[in-house]
Amino acid sequence: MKSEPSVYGITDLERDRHTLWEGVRNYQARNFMREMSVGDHVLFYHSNADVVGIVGVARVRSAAKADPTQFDGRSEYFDAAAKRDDPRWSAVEVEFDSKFAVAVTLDDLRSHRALVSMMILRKGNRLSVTPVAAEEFAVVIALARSMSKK
DNA sequence: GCCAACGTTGGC
DNA sequence: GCCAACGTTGGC
Repeated sequence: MKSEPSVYGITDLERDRHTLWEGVRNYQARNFMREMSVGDHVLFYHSNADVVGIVGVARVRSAAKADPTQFDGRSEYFDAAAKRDDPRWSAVEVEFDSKFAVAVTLDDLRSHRALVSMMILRKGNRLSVTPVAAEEFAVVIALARSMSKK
């Protein structure tokens, strides 16, 4: 899951312990959230940042539910077309798991063959929520551990 | 249904 | 700030 650290970064999640991942307004990203299960691991990615890359791990705390901001006229995520009895947008709750001692940067990710098919590395990908294969997740965790030892 | 115009994302 | 690569909108 992507977020800009100036908006909501891994340290914000560490402080809050958990948060509702609201504001996703892309159907594909929404659908990926709807497929998530409680307990699923999440790689937390900083975009538009000084250091772009994966900075820690979170976990899914609740399955997808209606994103309340779609009904909130004062929210920047308000959607006049969303109906209470048929919500258009969903959000999962996410809880903090851990913060990497050293970020696994975009360059790091691109330099590993085992990760070439990661959606986040594909050209033109802009989705803020993308699935990660279990093997890819394991590689990223191993990378983070090996880097923190140097 | 097509597609141009427009807005957004996000790496650099 | 630039710009490629999208997704969305709306006229036709």
